[in-house]
Amino acid sequence: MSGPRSSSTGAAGGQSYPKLLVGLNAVILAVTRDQPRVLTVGPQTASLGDASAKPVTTSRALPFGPFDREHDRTLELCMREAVRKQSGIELGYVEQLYTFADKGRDPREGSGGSRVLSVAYLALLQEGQLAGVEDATWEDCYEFFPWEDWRGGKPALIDEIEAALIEWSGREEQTSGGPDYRERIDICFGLGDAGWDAYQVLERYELLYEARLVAEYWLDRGQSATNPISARLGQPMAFDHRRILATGLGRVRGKLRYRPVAFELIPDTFTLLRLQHAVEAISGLRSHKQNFRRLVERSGLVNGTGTREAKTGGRPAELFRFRRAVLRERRAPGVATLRPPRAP
Amino acid sequence: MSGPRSSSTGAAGGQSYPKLLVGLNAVILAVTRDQPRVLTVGPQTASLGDASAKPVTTSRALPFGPFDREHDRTLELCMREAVRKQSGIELGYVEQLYTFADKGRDPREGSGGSRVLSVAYLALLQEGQLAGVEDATWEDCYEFFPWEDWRGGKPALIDEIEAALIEWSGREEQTSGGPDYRERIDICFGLGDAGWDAYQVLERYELLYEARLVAEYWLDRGQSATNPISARLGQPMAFDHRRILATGLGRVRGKLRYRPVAFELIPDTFTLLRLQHAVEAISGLRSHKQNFRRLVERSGLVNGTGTREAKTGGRPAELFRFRRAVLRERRAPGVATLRPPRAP
DNA sequence: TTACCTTATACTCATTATGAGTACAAGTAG
DNA sequence: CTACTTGTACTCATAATGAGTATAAGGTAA
Repeated sequence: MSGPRSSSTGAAGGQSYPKLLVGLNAVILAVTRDQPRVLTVGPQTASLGDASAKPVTTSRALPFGPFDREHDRTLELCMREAVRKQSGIELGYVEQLYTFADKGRDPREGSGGSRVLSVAYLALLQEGQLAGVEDATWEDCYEFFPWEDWRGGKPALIDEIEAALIEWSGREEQTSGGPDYRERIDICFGLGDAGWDAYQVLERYELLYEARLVAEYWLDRGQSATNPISARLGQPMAFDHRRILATGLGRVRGKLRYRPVAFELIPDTFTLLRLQHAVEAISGLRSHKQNFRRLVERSGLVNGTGTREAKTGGRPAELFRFRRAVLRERRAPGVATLRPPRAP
Repeated sequence: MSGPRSSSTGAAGGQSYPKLLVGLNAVILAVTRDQPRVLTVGPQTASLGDASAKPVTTSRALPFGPFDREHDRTLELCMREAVRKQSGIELGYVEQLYTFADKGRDPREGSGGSRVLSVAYLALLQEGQLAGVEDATWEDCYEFFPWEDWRGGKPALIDEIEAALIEWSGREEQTSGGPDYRERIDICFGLGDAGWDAYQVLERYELLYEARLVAEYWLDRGQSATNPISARLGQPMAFDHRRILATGLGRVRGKLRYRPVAFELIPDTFTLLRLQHAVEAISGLRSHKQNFRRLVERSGLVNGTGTREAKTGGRPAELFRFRRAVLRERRAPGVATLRPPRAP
């Protein structure tokens, strides 16, 4: 390779290259009624006017838009604008998530030989800011990842997944003398002594994909899933959007540990229980109420407002406010020391 | 940075859009002789704007290459290939870092109206794997960020930076009634009670850029720095590469805390002191030797090999090996509980 | 050889953080 | 009133952390 400025001009010799489309995706998360939600659009390829058309895929997609390199100064601004147009939502907290460009990740590539590169963003929305949604709907995140919700204890589904994965890895090792899938399975799904690591959402999804268990594996190949468990592994999404969502969910979960992102999900004043529920919804784990309170109060993350909220059903709870000054005082405070429930 | 051939026409009709160049950057880090190193190429010899005008910049650049959407299946493979060609290095540990596409980030955009989008990757290299470098050289990371090395205690430079930033924020607030820069300064440079957070490398660089203190601010505008402190704020790099490097350094520092990435930087067998030095080099912080040992041993991250290394200058140290099985047993183990030295 | 340097490794000790409870306070519904 | 709800304050055992002291095992120089 030569120096960045020492090369000649663009399209060498006027050759025709496959097109490169640059797009943006947004994983927009919120918590409503103590459930984690993701904003989706779709269903994709719906034939609105043409009632006679054959049934189309009903899978939902993440909001997306083309990157308009003419007008947009930054990717993030372009994404904000696209979301505003598509759903009427004005985003607050936003961070870049990942850039996806694997060949074959987008079925639309196939025909024209074009290539799709998508820059995905993660956005968090406070409950109460969810008005104005137009073409979009809020879906429960765990509709797409039923195995990720451990708030009610270890999901029974995990055992089935474990069995299916082990069966698959056995077959793989026989045919191809493959690598040690077993270790990866254990790590991903917390089967060893490691325990469940809420953070590894993407790793788990990818393993399920590789093992041909999630529907997308078959959809990407124009076939339909054969394994009976596939039907219970959550709703598929359009394209590789479930992978992107997994990336986003994993990212927030990780960030909860060391940054005060939980406050991006709740209103400005809140009870501690509401904060706790938001954390639990995203992380998919329960926490000890008294200890959670101790952690949050001791960390200086919140300030009591004298007022209290009456409609709790029991004793009224004090309303708190996020104390921004904490950023100046402590390094990297998070609101989560979360473990899955111990096996009894 | 981006490749010369990566032009692309608009997505929809045959309209002509400004060109979009997609390129790849690699932040390749290693530790040699207890110093953190980054692989650079260059110097970049190019004329800003018009060919006949200004002489050259001598700043170094990160390895880069165009994204060849014809042949490369994934961005990561393309980047590995580019690095192999440019420097002869075969990369091991790699992760995607960030995608940069702000308008004006690349001076080459100016003339033709083209746009440069760069996907940056982070790679870690084990000492001993550094052979074969051809057109590239290893530079000390702290040449670019002198304020980031706290291993010898708080750098004197920090006080100067603080003064310069506060002066700047004062001027800003007068002219534009600006926001509370003071809080941001405190948080970034650990001036309040917060203390130094090694992780925030990018935030600090960006603040220095905004405050017009680092050379790139002026270079990007075809001027030269006026503030006398600018000369002491480290070597500038080509384009926005120092920003990318800051992103990479911050990322590794963060990851040290919760993933065993330190082992990607040292040979397969190592003494605990070597491991400690690698961690310290990257984090820019010192740690307590006995406690470091306790942490590493107790965490089960390593296995002793019976052998020992003699050339320590004192008592021979045992050689250890990374124990991969730990991933199955403990969640998210890191090798760093690092704090800056306390003020006395 | 010894004295003394170096680095490695083991152990102590006070403090703080964490997980898991118990106890009690302050509302609502009947 | 009682029963039931949710909020808040403490307790207590255990683990993790920061900061040392002590000792081990090699070298080198007098």
